[in-house]
Amino acid sequence: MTELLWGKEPARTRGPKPAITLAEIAAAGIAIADAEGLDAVSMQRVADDLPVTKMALYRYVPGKTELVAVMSDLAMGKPPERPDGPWRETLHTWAHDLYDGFTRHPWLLQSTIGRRPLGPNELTWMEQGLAGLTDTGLTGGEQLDAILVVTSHVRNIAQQSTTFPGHSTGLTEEDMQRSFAEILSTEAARFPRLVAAMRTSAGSENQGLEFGLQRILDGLDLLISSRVAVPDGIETLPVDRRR
Amino acid sequence: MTELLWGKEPARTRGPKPAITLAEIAAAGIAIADAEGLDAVSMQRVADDLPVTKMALYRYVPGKTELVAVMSDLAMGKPPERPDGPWRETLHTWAHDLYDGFTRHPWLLQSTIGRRPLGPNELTWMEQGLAGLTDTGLTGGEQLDAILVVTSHVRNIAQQSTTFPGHSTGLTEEDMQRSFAEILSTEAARFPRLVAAMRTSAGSENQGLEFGLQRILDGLDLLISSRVAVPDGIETLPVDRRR
DNA sequence: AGTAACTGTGTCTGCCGGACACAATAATGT
DNA sequence: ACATTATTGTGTCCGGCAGACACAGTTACT
Repeated sequence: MTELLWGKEPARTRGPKPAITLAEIAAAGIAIADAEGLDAVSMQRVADDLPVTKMALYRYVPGKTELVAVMSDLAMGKPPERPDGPWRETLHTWAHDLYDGFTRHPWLLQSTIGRRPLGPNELTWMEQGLAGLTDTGLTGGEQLDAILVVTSHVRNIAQQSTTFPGHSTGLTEEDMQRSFAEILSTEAARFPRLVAAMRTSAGSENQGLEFGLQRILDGLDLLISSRVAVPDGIETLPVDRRR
Repeated sequence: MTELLWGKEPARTRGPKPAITLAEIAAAGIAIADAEGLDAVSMQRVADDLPVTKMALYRYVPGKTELVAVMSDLAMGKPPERPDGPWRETLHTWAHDLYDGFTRHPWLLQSTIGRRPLGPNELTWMEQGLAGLTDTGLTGGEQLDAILVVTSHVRNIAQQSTTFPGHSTGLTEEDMQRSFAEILSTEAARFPRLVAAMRTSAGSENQGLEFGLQRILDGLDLLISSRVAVPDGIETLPVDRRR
């Protein structure tokens, strides 16, 4: 698994030359996932797009799980190079770059959940995210937690605006909207604040990414300011804002 | 679908009495998902735990998608009743309640992604979350975005600490940790900040929930303060902290 | 030339979701 | 009381899925 993700060469010896490469398999899988969703990616379907049979794929990949892992790390790609700048701006564009990646390959939201082996590209994203925070006075753990909370937010915003093909209910987007509106009106008494909030927010959709991002960055700013504001040699406790 | 989620009675007429109920089916499914993961929930497996055959389930549920939706809303349950209090405290405990729910039924993290029809319990959670924010001066859209960002954070923290049974790679948790440490040491040159951050954060695991939560609440606090600080009748623009 | 390692193929199994025809059941109309 | 009719549960069947395995062909090393 780890070897696959990190592209260790199998060091060819004897036997026939492989007809394809792991990269080609992954590329075929990515193309299918992009076009038809992750559920459309089956070993058979991938093999159909390559000059081999289904079972030949198992010479390159132990199982489907691993194939998807390789696909995921590859599709994620390297983060774009960005010039240095103030941490807030850096993290802000980093978040947007991440968001772009997830909208380019929405199935990544399905394939990269839970504990899993991390590939080189995913680690590079983390490294890049940490880069902006090195001079902020945050501890290592805090830096990790910081990019984690940003990642979480970006992921879920991207998720929210995505309808995954595959486990569709047969309902169109329209149908869902309508039945939701219907429920909300018939059950309005049970959800007064929800109804009110949705009424006043109608029309101003898709602000979620920036709103949450700004709140998170504001929160980080507060913590960072309290850290760097401490002159050398003077010990103070940061303001405890919990509760 | 909507009817199922909202428990509309099918209004019995003629024909044999149903041997089971939708609630029983959902309960069986939840039990399986809790014990063996969402992937272990198949129509056959659910029917095995009930006095009917697999195909009988389709008299109660149009398909597996809908079954999982019903299971999810039911497993989510109603949010615990909490006394009123300051918005920050309210939202804080709300987030922890949500976290508890996700750790009780980790498969909810898999089954409740993307756009989907929302059930009564899920809406009640939203309503409850909004309840704490009504007197904060935030607009409806901002309130929704606020609870969304909190939810996102809670979800991804819960996700992070969960290993989903089902698409396991055969690796134990230990193996994964070890191979990760190995990679990180051999490739340390490529990920200097990551290595540094992980070294200094070793031991202080599982702080992610509180850390991110406090940052988010701090950020919200800043926005809310800027709103309520505006005396009646005086128009001011909130400080633009973007970038 | 012989052997050993490696690749691709075809066949097979067990699982999945779901379509469909059919018999049993229970309320309704006469 | 009896026929009608809607509804329930069952058994069978289909296509698709991941993967195990034996086997034949291919290549490099001895």
